[in-house]
Amino acid sequence: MPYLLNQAADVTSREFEATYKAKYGMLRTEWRVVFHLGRYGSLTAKEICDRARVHKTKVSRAVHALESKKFLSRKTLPDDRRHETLSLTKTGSRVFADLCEQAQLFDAKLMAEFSKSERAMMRKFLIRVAKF
Amino acid sequence: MPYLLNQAADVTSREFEATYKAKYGMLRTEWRVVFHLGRYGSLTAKEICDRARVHKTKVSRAVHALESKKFLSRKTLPDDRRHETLSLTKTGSRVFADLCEQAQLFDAKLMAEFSKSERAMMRKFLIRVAKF
DNA sequence: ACTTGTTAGTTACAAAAGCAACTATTATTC
DNA sequence: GAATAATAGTTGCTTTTGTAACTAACAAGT
Repeated sequence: MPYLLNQAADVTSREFEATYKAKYGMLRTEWRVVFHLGRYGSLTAKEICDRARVHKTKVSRAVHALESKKFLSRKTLPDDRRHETLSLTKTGSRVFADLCEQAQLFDAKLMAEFSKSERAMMRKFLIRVAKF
Repeated sequence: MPYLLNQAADVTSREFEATYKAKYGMLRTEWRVVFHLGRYGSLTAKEICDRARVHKTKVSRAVHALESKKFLSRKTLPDDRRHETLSLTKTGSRVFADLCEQAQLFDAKLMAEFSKSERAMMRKFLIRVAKF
């Protein structure tokens, strides 16, 4: 089962990876960070680590890359100067919107051959396995 | 969906990875090669690449590593000296058997909370998505 | 207030993956 | 049958990831 999951994950993400790589020169982790910020609003790096289950060094590097691309900005919190909130810039939001749309299209295409109930079951299953 | 698949794949394979890493110092690709050889008998490196969807350099390196661990042996085919058939040694077979058992246990544990029909559906779904 | 511990994030170094060029062997085509 | 193309596998170099040690800021206990 892990093997099947890996294969499926690989096949599906490779394809979409090509999109954001070609369009914005983004890496997988960078897209994940953008996605989380776009979806959940401003977050700290730590929160992204926890939600996305990505190691903090990966997030740290992705944040630097995205910052230099002007896709996000950070602001140190005055009440605890260890934290910094990350938020998408206008450019970043546009990128997010664009890629989100692409992702949706991709997802729809992928799921087209399955019934509504199958899709629901799948989702439930994966969420359970992924321990969300 | 790709996101969910990735998370699920990650969670499940990390755990099992620890097993073969600790027991035999094997890397993910190495386990995959052993698995394919154990499951389908002797194969060439190319066949493993295609079946397991792994790049040939990764397979090449995994084969070297496994060879130096005496888990597999290779034999150049006389009729086409470009190919070499890979097969598990006795040690390799034992390793495969052991890890297979572990994998089965792990799988059973993972799937325990799902009904038979759910499992069957999942399997079907993943196979379809992974384009097998 | 000062040691001790924790938490957020970074950096440096090591391991692994990806990519492109290479060798050696066989197939093809003119 | 020589030239060209194709295939299996390897090697070297670059990029990405993983790990562990580090800095900086805060928290708690004594």
